[in-house]
Amino acid sequence: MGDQRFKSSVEMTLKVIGGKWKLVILCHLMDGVKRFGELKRGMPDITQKMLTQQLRELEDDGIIHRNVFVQVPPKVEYSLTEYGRTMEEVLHMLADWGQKHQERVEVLT
Amino acid sequence: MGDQRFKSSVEMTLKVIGGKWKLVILCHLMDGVKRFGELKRGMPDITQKMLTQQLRELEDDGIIHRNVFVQVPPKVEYSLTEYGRTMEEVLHMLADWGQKHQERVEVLT
DNA sequence: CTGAATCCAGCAGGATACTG
DNA sequence: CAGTATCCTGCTGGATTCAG
Repeated sequence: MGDQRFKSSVEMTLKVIGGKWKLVILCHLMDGVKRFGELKRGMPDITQKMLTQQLRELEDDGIIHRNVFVQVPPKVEYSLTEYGRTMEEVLHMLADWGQKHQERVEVLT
Repeated sequence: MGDQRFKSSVEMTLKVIGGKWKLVILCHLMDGVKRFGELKRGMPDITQKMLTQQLRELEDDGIIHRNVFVQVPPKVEYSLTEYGRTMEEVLHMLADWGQKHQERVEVLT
């Protein structure tokens, strides 16, 4: 398990989803197509800049799709690509572990 | 899935394993008990400071156990706690996804 | 051998203002 | 509405030195 192949695979994943907001964004998009403003409202603490930036990176990695409607006012929809949906089980596992960890922390204090 | 509980669970997990070296360290410890020097040799790019720091954080989160042998020269062994071993399946899933992603990237270029 | 203590650089990320 | 464009801050992480 400590072999190079395994380690770099794990690091690879973290590079894709390791951004401060990436996972949270993915959580939202798992629920379906979302407009920029919807995402922003769902994450009050993220700045516009960061949201845009992280969305771009996810797009570059092929995780999400960006659909621009050429109209006024502008409208941009974000959705998971088929590939992006392969993150779903990963996300669930991370959430499961995190929840158990949360409970554990609460018990210990 | 975009609900608050789910999101914060995911974030919780990332806080525990999101450090730059945490996952790599865990990979090594999955193989069994390791001394500080062994870990260092297995990760030539990490600095002493970072290794110590990240090990402390993992220890504080109850993921790993630190066993100090009071002797000269010093000897310190690190191992996963039982709790830490619950990260194993998470790690495997991250590695699986990362490997597939790696292959995908190679195909696309 | 393991690790504490400094000092420091780089960059991720935040605040704000402006635009098609 | 959905972005750019700046500017700036803070913290993560790196280099180096000292210590038990």
